Amino acid sequence: MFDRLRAGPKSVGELAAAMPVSQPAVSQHLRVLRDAGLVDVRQQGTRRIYRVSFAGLEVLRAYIESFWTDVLGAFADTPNKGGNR
Amino acid sequence: MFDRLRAGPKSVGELAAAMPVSQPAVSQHLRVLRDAGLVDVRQQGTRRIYRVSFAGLEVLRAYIESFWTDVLGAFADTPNKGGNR
DNA sequence: AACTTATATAAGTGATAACTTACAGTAATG
DNA sequence: CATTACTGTAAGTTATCACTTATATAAGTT
Repeated sequence: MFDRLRAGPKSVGELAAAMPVSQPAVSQHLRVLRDAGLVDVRQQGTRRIYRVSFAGLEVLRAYIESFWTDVLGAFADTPNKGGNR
Repeated sequence: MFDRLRAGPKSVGELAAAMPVSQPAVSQHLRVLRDAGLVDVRQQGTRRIYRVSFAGLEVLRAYIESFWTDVLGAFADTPNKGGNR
């Protein structure tokens, strides 16, 4: 769902049409994403246009990035002896 | 759970001790992470040491990064007129 | 103002997740 | 080889998710 918005803003109807679920299901999903700060809404006539939240995605990106940095550090301490898992 | 491993490898017991759930719950959770390719295991005596999978995290990182790039492009097309949400 | 279009919310339901206790397996240790 | 330490698996239960249909809300249209 979130992934459908990466190409650009879309209305609820557009999203629902491209998915195998009902419109309310899409609205509910979007509400979760909105509460999580991952999408923004803009009203255009009777439609509501959703798009990825710049700020929200940045938070996610920063988290992964810092995680990555920490793990790199941890790997430096405990060298990989190969063939795990 | 995943976040507990960012500082470095930990045994199941260590993880369970630091969490408000039982040891089996931790094992089950780790199994999901392992199936997702996000953690690696190494056996050390009777203990099993888990750590973040370098490759798995890289996949996640790359996904977020490409997402970020696409969204930047989408924003370039549809300029922010301020005060949304 | 009635009607249409687009979306959100309410209420209910089946599937699934996430946990629990009990137990099995495996490596170290005396 | 019996015992201990540590972890994974099995089975069952409860809470939560993701969806459905029905309905409310709000904006545009005639």
